[in-house]
Amino acid sequence: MTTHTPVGRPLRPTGKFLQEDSRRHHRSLLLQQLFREGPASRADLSRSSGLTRVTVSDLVKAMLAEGLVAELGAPAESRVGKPPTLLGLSVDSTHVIGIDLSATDRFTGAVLNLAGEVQARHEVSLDGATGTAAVALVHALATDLIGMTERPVLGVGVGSPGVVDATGTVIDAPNLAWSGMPLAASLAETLGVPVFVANDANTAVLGEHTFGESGDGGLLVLRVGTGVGAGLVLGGSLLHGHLGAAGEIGHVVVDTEGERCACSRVGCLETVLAVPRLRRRLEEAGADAAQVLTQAGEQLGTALAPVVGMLNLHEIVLSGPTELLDGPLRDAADRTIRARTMPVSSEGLLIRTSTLGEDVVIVGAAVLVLAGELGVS
Amino acid sequence: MTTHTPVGRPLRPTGKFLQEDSRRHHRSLLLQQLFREGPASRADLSRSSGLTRVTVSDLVKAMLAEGLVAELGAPAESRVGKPPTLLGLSVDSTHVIGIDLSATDRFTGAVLNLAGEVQARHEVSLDGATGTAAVALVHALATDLIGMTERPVLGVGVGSPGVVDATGTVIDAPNLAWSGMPLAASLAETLGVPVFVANDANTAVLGEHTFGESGDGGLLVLRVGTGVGAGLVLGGSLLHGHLGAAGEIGHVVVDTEGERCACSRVGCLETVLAVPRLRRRLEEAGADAAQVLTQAGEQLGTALAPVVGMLNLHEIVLSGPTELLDGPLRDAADRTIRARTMPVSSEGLLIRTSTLGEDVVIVGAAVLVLAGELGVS
DNA sequence: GGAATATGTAAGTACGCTCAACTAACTAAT
DNA sequence: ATTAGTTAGTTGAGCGTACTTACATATTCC
Repeated sequence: MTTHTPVGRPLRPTGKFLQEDSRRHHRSLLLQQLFREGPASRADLSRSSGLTRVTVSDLVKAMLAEGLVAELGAPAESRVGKPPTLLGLSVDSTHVIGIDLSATDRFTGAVLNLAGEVQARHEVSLDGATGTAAVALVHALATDLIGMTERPVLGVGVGSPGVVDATGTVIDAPNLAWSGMPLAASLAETLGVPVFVANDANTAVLGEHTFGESGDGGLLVLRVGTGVGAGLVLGGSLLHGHLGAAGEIGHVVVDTEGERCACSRVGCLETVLAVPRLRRRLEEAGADAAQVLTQAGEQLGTALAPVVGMLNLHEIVLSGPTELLDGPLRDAADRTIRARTMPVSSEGLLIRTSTLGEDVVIVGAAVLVLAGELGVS
Repeated sequence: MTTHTPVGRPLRPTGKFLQEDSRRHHRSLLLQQLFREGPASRADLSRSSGLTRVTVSDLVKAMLAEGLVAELGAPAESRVGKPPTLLGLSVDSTHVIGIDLSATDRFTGAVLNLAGEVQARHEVSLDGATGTAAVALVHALATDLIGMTERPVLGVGVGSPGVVDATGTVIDAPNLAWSGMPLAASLAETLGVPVFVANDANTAVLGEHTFGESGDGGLLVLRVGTGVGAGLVLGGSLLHGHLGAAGEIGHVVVDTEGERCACSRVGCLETVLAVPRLRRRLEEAGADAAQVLTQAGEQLGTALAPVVGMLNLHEIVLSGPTELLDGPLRDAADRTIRARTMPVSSEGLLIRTSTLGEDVVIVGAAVLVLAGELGVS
């Protein structure tokens, strides 16, 4: 569940509940059940949602008419009483577009079904484009992707670098020379479908939360690439922060005697952890590679320990080149965090690498759409 | 808005919305408006809530009957059209009990009205009581306080040390020798009114959020006393954390070469910042007092910088002895945080000391009740 | 004094859900 | 084979909530 504002549909400014909202909420409840737990009968849905069988039947009737769910017949094994009719999410009834703008050299995207499975991929080369030229590339990529599916498109999700506000305006993305760029609004107008834009680390955490193997507690995804950023899901919803700048951990100083950073400070986490720096340092170290990774992990752990103590996180996922992250670095980070926090903070904590790999951002962008349009995540 | 479970009334396990919920929600919307912005007419409420005047009239009628709001007549200045009838919250229609268990030597409490104003105080001396003896003291204190007001009591809120779960059970509070103590349930049974229990730092942040001069972004309250703990309000609601242990920053290591802590680790934030340690170190330092405070502030800043970067907080409030916190210490923390985070993280950030003083926990405990019972905060 | 403007109420309507009662389809016991 | 018991899903009446429409009321502006 995100609090992102869908662009391309009217939004209610107040907190009032109409009956209509109630119905949409209950519909989401049923969809969520089918989405997470797989096929179920109307009676099952009634039990899990707390709604009466009558109401469930009515909601299901509407969703059957839409084609969003389908009847799958009776289950194999049979028990006492009339056998139920199983209902399942029609994962190909509509498709979703997910787009990742976080790579430095190209924009990638995919068509996904409602189960988050990639149906088709496409990408455009950036060739140094910035500003409106880069926006044009996003438009082209999105249009191409929509053309690649026969199915109706539920919406388009975009994971962009930089700070993105809740309306899908990119406040500031230095690499693309975007500043106050209303990306969601402009895409929605061109494409005629709902568009959601969020920071790439934020979409990554959504992807991991929904399609990774994660639990229900607080989840932090740390994206390690050219830069370092993080996304947080707390209490089931994405954290935005006061100015939409939550997760900006890359330029937190971790070593006052470290290297100078592009941001003009000394010893930012990025100077320790960003892939180019880490690779260079590994080369320099030669045989002492493990040592370098361990040290980086310790510094990461030092930066994360206060966050872990403060938020009582359940899971930290490292997303980036596995050969760098999934060894001494992760172990050192894990060890450091546990050494620096109370047992009550760290004992429920799991630190692992991403299960979604390269696609985290794309999949997460799709989740943005699923959550916004169907209330599913 | 907290997600605390009121004890003393049935709770709905599912996420379904009844019409009843809708009505309660809209009622809260109106109360919230009156609570935060002061008197308003039915027409004003209609505009701010988005509900029709008809619906507002109906809801107001019910609240008038309950005595929760009152008609205040027409406003002084008049404009075109029929003059409105102002409505105001009847801040003394019911009273609320707030209790603070965080002091080491006594339990304090107060009767407050709906505006959070203290009407009467009472306290009991702890005299080393722990376990069930301490629970008995809480019961006695609560009973006494309820007896001190003529008004009906909306509920009882308690700020307890230790880790408290969402049902008001104290999971672990070493100083009181409580472990898995169902405080809210036991109080609710004895007192016959709704009871809410939360960690003292959590109630403090609620108090500061609702009755302090704070904005709407993320708020962190750091309680500095015998120990050090924090509470967080993000997106308008209290953060609990995976196991209800959010805010446990006191035993995060900030100085690996520091003093040994009671928790067996070395250099926890508490060893630097807890009042007894700080006082002792100030005595030892003599004339170099400012130096000691500056250093403590720097270490605090070092611990908080990653949190600020990660959460993009709007406000950090230091709560504790002002003579220690509100000078070189705060300045150093402020400076250190800004030096160690990006401008985008820190420029919207305000670091200040508490405006509520000693009463933060008591007032926050009352907010727990207001939020839970009236949906107001 | 009449037009314009704004507040608040009354009556009727739409919608979403519930309850109670039903039909349908199966298993288990006699 | 018959009957009882169980579970699934549907039907129709009713209730609660908020909406729309229409109106009474009270004031300012001209």
